[in-house]
Parts: sequence; C-alpha cells; structure tokens
Amino acid sequence: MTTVPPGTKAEPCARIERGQGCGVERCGLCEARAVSICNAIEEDQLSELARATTVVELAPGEVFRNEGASPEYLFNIISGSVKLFKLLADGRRAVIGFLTVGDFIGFGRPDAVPCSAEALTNVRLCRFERGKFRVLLETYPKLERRLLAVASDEVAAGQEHMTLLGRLTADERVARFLLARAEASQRLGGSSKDLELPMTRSDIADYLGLTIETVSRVFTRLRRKELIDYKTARSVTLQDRPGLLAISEGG
Amino acid sequence: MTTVPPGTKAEPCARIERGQGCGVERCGLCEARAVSICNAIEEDQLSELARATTVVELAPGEVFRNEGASPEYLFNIISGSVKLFKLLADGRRAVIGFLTVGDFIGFGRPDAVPCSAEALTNVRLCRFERGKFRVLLETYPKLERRLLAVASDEVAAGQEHMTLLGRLTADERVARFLLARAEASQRLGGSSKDLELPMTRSDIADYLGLTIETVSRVFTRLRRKELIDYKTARSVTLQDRPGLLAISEGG
DNA sequence: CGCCCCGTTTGACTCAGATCAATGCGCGCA
DNA sequence: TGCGCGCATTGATCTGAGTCAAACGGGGCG
Repeated sequence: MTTVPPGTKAEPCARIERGQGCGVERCGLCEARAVSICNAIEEDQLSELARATTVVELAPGEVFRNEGASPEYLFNIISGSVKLFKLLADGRRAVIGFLTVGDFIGFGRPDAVPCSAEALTNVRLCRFERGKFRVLLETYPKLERRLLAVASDEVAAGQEHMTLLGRLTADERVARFLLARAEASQRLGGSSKDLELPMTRSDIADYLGLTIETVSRVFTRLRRKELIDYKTARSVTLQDRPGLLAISEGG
Repeated sequence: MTTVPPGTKAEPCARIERGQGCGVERCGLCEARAVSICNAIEEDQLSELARATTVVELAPGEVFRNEGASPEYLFNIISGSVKLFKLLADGRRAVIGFLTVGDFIGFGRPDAVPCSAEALTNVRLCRFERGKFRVLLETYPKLERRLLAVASDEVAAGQEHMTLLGRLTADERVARFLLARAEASQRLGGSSKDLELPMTRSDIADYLGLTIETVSRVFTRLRRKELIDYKTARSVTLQDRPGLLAISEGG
C-alpha cells in the first residue's frame, strides 16, 4: 500500500497568462475546443467566453485543487494530463481518475471540492472563476445542457469503476485499465496500440485499488504471456487486444 | 462471493396507475416533491408536470430497468427503496447504490442504461417518458439547473464510494455504511439511531465489495463491542456513534 | 563519466478476507 | 402449531493480494 507523508503539498506557483490573445482568437484557436464543453458555445460568442477565462500553466507534480477547499475555480484541460485523488487521514490514497485534453474539472457539491487535482505532465488549463461560470451557464442554455450530459456520463463512468473496484481481480483490473487507456487515446486521435502512460505504477495502483507490487507483477505477467510489451514502464504496446479483453471479462 | 444464476429476471408486471388525480392535485400533493427535483417547478406549472408523468407501483424484487437497454424512461422515487446494480458475465454482482424517496433514476450515457434497478420494498415511482422529460428540461431551466446540481452531487458521492472500495478495510466499510444510512434516515426526517435496512446482507456485501460472511462477521463484531445492537438483521440501532466514526476513519 | 535517486521489479512470507461447510432462526403458510 | 425455506450466523480452512525486503535500472546532475 502506498502512503503519502502528511504535509506534502506542491506550492501553487502556477505561471498564469492572463488574457493574452483575447477574444475570438484565444477560444477560437483553442486546441481543446472541439472536445470540450466549450463546443456548446457559438463561434460568434467566443469572445465573451474568453473574457471569463484565464489560461494557467502547471509543471508535473503541481497540485492546483485541494480536497475540502471551497471551489473557487473550475477548469478545462487544454493540454497535458491530470490526476484526481483523495487522501485518508493516515496517508492512504485513492486515485479517482486520470483526465486529459477537453476534460472538465469542477463537479461536486457546491460547498467543498470533492478531490484534489495534480498535474502529471506539463499542463495548460483554462480556468473559470466560479461566479462567472455560473453566469455563463445562465446565459448559454446549450452550455448547461452540455455540462449536464458530461456530468451524466461521469456518473455512469463512476459506476463502472465502482464495479471494477468492488468485484474484479487484479488481472481483470489491469487489463480493463489498459483497454480503457487505449480507447481514450484513440478518441483523441492517437494510437490504440501504443500507449503513453503519464502516471506512475503507484498512481495506477491507487486508481485500481491495488499495491504497486501487484500492479508491477500483473504487468510482467501480461508481458510474459505476450499480451502486452514495453521497453520502459511508461510506454506500453497492446499486442493482443482480444486476449486482454478476455482477461478483462474474467477469462 | 454472491453470484446470481444467469437468466433470473423479474417480469415487469408493474401495476400502472395512469393519470389518476391529474393536474395540480397529483404533483401538488406528492409526498416526495419537497425532496425531489420537482421542487424546481413552480406551483402553477405542476399540471404540465403531471401530464408528463405516470405513477408506477412495484413489489419487492421487481426489476424495472435493465442495464444495457435503451433508456426509455426516467424515474423519481415517490416512496420505498430501490437498489441499482450491475452484473458481470459470470454472475458476480456489484450493487452501485441504494435509493429512496426523492431520488432520481436516469443518469448515464444517452444510449444505454448504466445499471439495472430493482425494488427492495413496495415502491411507488413517478415515471417520465424520455422524450417528454427532455421537453420539460427545455421548458423549465430551473429544472435543468436542479438536475445538474443533483448529477454533480452524484459524481462526488461516487468518488467517495470509489475511495471506500479501493482503500478501506472491511470494518471501515461497514462502519461508514451504517453512518451513511443514519445520515440518510435523518435527512428524511427519521431517526439517526434506529435504522431500518431494506436490503439483505448480500446486497450490502455487493455494495461494499465484500462477501456476505464478512459483512455478517463485522456486524457481530460491532455488536460485541457494543457499537451497534439489533434483534433482527434488518433493524439496527447505533449505540456508539463516535466509536463507529473512529472505526470508519481507520481507528 | 560515474554516482545517486527514485521508480520499478522480483522474491519470500504473511494475512485479511474469501471460500467451503454446517447450523441457526424468523417468517409465511398449511 | 409445526414445517420448510431463505437469509443469516458461525467455524475451519484456503488463497489472492499485501507486506517486507532486496536488487535493478535509467535519467539527471555534479
């Protein structure tokens, strides 16, 4: 079991670029727009959207949202990868999810942030001040509709993950994780065979409800069975998709 | 581990009462209105709401929503208790949650129901045809806003449960379950000490990612330590709240 | 270039919770 | 009132994954 020493907290020294290239340009040229909630907003209203946002850059390891805090900001990921996690009092950690380009960060009860968020890679975020975001929602019903759809999806994804955590074996969990990663990669136009994993074995373990050692053992077992291959721990090739699928379903 | 024999499916022989007491009366007098999403709709527009709904009655054990099916209907629970669950191919089961008065059933991707739903007690449901519900959302922005808030809450609750499933011990899980039940009971105006559990030990096990036997053993252990007491398996008294809280946090 | 650090892998052993197997018991029904 | 059927409890044993410990390896830095 991985535990985190209490009081380890990255200082929020984010470089902030405010309003550069404002108006249609910034949001209009945004690399993430097509896959983010912002695609619910019409071309000719992008300048109003841009006025409500600030672009933030983060380095790997930076924590930019703290569990339990008041949710001052909401975010869209423009580029890079992020992990969401929760800490228990004794240092046990649960990784709730891994997010990338286009993903929205900001669901939860209105009074407290449900989980902390940390950059895994260099990350560019589009940041909304909470009050301004609420105004946007009221102004653009399409945006609200889009957000409801995203939240609804997220509920379903959460239920899927609960099933994994509650009822699957270690092999099944890792196989599903790899297949899910492949699918996500494909959705963003990447390869569905060659995966770049921006997270450590420890992050994967905390995501799958396992230990580092178990995750590592399952990876090597899958490699020996020639279902996957890798030279470095962070870039994996799926060699036998049907085989992985069979394992993921309890084969 | 509990497994379910394949092909066990309750026939959907729900008694349906259509449009009785229509208009303001039905929705206006609804016992669940104050705690459901319908409280986002003004008094004088309740008749339109009522026209979009049908009241359905179910007996314990009836499955009224099937994982994977197309989501034709959405529901609000008027009275009684419901469990949501997912089945794996080999019969393993994950219980996703227990719902009661005022709870909404209908989140998920638009193409497939994320999990099955079964009545635990006699249940009265308010049923919305999907198309009509969408029209309601478009007509009443407040309803949509309310639903987004509920979905957002649900995301956070799901994350909480993932943490439980991924990182807590059996004792911690059961203690949290009991405390959460107490809180839910209190929210609905019931006792926060005397709990009626509408679900079986098997349901609890599948909800907490444990086996029946482990759940049972933890219950008796908590009773021996005089943290809880019960005469029948389904009605539990919390005797030592702080003690339970300590256990739930890894005491 | 070589050293150090941190993430990863591998091995030996342990243990919390699962599995297997009775037994208990409350409730509905005859 | 007694019978039978599910659910629940309890006990004995097993095992998948955790823990502890050591070695490996690659990337960054002096």
